[in-house]
Amino acid sequence: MTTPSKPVRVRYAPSPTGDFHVGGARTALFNYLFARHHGGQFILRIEDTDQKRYNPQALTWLLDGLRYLELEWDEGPDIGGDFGPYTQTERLELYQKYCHQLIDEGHAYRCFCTPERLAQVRQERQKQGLSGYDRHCRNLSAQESAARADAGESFTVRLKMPLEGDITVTDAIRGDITFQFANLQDAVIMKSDGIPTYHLAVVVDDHHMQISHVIRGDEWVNSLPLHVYLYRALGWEPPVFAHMSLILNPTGKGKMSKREGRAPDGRVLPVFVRTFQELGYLPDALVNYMATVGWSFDDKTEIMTRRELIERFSLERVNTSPSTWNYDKLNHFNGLYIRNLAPDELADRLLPYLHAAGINADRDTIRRIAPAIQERLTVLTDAAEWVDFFFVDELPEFDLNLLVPKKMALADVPPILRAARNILAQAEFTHDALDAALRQGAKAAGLKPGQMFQPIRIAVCGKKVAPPLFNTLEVLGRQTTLKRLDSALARLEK
RNA sequence: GCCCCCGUCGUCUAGAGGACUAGGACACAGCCCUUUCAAGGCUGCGACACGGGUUCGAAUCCCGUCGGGGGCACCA
Repeated sequence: MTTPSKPVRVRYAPSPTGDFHVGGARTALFNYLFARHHGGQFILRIEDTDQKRYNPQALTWLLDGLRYLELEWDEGPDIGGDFGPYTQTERLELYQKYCHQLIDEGHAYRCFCTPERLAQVRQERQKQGLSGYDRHCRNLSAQESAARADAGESFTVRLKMPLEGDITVTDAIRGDITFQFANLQDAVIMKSDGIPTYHLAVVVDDHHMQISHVIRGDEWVNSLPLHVYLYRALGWEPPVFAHMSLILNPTGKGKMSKREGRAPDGRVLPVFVRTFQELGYLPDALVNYMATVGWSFDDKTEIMTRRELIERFSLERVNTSPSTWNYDKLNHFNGLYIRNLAPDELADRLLPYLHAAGINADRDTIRRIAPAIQERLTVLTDAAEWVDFFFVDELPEFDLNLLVPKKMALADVPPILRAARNILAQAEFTHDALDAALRQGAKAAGLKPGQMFQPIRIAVCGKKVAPPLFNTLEVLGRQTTLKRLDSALARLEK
């Protein structure tokens, strides 16, 4: 894309009503990438004009989520900026001012209809295949309107939309979109409590904050004519609009759920950024994956660093069709990113998750075992079950039958274990030495390597699926290893 | 019901009239490697929604049908 002539200023403007959803995160990401690509500003604005649905935790979830994803913003409610305040309820006077201006200039009118009447009208019109308001108050005289307002009658303010003709808006992603005014409503722009609706607030703020590009979800296309008309009525130049298609639910129908379901296998299907974090998705992996949902660079590149994403992002290559969230692919990305971590960094990242899982892990042990489990991890929380046995005094009781190698019987196990014990009592506890000694021992005992390794693994780890044996033994150390072998032998002798 | 958007493998996508025998990735299957589990390598399976046009030629342009999504609040 050619660099826009005006300075690029984009915003992510969520409403603090609930948890921070990946759909929103993706919108934030695309705005962020666009801003960084053009060397512009990424602004955070809180659209809290809905007092009823306000959720005090939402802002924390949002800010924490953006920080976790490392989508740093240049201006926002917490850090301020030259165009603040960045919370809409702190800007009410501004909206009032323009609302009055619109009424005075005949672009908007007071509507005294009660919610009851509106509900009734809506119902009646629905039967006729029409929707919305019947414009009952549209032609009240200025005098009557003012008088009733002065008398204290409750009212909302509606935009006086043209009754005929059409309006064409150019969307940077979709191209031209045309709407017939005849199909549009006289939308409420100011509620009876003096708080504007989204439509007025968004236009006023985007203009005052000098937003150059509005990149938002597809659910807003239908209010495009309303917004553009508002810009006209206010005498302002509208920003460039770009509507990105939504993310669809992997299970079932419709846009991606606001609730976290479960896969048929019982696995959690996260939809909140917080949950992705809790499960141990790496921010870079999530960001990379999210960028590929609805955007592509070329026909084969999908693994990209943040820097590359920024370099390569463009609105032109944003897809117009909705796409389904693919957990398998995200997991694949995450595994890839985990495998690319340096062992030290992996250890650092793993530690808090292990502690959260109740494992009394120390940095040094984790650092030593990290390379062995690295390629086995899909998400960071997977590590717990790979390493828990390193950090217990006594192994939880396991099924003794697990000790039995393929095509052998329980009675065959004690001699194998005793042979292993003899070897391990003397062997040097390093990966290669253990490898050599145990292989040789197996051969001497007339066993295949696996037939010797399996019982040792079970005796020492208490489970069938575990990190590679020699790494495990090396980290565990001779003392613990022998102790666990003895303990298994003791149980077998009972 | 009305309005808007969209329609390439199961999924994410490449493709902007001839370069398409339609490319890549995930998933799936098989094989190789292998001390469990992974990871990795190789191979395979698999799509232009349908019907009409336009054109010498259409996945690409137009129309219709069907399908999917979104919207029609004093919510955003």
